[in-house]
Parts: sequence; C-alpha cells; structure tokens
Amino acid sequence: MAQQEPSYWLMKSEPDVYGISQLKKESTTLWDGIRNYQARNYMRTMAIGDKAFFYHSNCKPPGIVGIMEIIKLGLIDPTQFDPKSNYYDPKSLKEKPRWDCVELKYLGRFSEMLSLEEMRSIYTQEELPVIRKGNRLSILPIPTKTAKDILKRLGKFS
DNA sequence: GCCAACGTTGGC
DNA sequence: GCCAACGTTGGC
Repeated sequence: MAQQEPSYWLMKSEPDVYGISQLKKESTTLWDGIRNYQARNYMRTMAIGDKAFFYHSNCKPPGIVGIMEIIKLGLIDPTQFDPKSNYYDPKSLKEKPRWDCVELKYLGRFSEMLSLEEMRSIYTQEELPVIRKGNRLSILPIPTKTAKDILKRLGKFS
C-alpha cells in the first residue's frame, strides 16, 4: 500500500508550562498531561509522520509558533500514576491505563508567529476549527488544505 | 481578573 | 440517565 499523506494537527500548550523553545532544546517530547477524552481520541487517530502545529495558548498573543512531527504513538502517559504530578489520576489503573500520549519531534519554529487574530481574519471556522469561539480542546485536526496554506504563508522556519 | 463555553461529577 | 453544580480552559 502506498504511503498515506500525513494529516495535520494543532496542539496547544501554555508557553509558561511548556513552550516551543523548550521543545527546541529537547528536540523530542512526550505530549503528556492530556486529560480530555476527545483530545485523547484525536491522538489515537494520529499516524507516525503526521505533522502538528505548536500553538501557544493563554498568552499574549496566542497563536501558531512552530511545527512538529509525530514520531511515536500509543505511549502510556506516566504522569497519571505520579501522585506528585498535576496530572495525577487516582482513578486510572496500572493494568488499564486511562491516558496515553504521543511523542513529538521538533521540526522548526516560524520566524513570525501566526496569531489567533490573524487566523480569524484569514480562515473560516470550517477551514480552521481552533478559531471557533470557546473552543477549549487542546488537540484539533487541521484540514490539509488549510495546513498547507498556513505553511506557505509562514514560509521558512528555523 | 472576568467570564463564556463546555466537560465532568454525583445525587437522585 | 437526567441535570444541577462545579471545575477548567483560555481569550479578552
């Protein structure tokens, strides 16, 4: 079977908690701490080689700052079993973990960010679900057409 | 700091 | 299984 074209995603993180510069330094990271079933289920539909836009949330201004690649799937999120973690889930059982995650690789940071405000002025809600008001989901699919347009618009990344 | 949106919890 | 109460996210 021919290699499938990669899908594109948007993944949010607060820069104060984990920002793009930290990922650049570490090169790869486990995207742990997801405690929302819809976001988790999106991660479960990811494929190796898919690309994800890194979105800085809860900051000024919020927006897309870089791009990553999915390199590992279906990893158990270790923070669910760690009582000291903010993401500790006492209801999750070792023999039946509730939360899993993916591993990501840093691909680049855009020389200029694409702010939420700009995204709203360029795309419709159908083209880019994240701009819908009140969308709190931290992992969202991005239609391929929109993703390619964003990449073209942002041009080179470093 | 406010608050809209919305997911989760738990009593019934 | 409904739904009120509560908690969290995240833009503003």
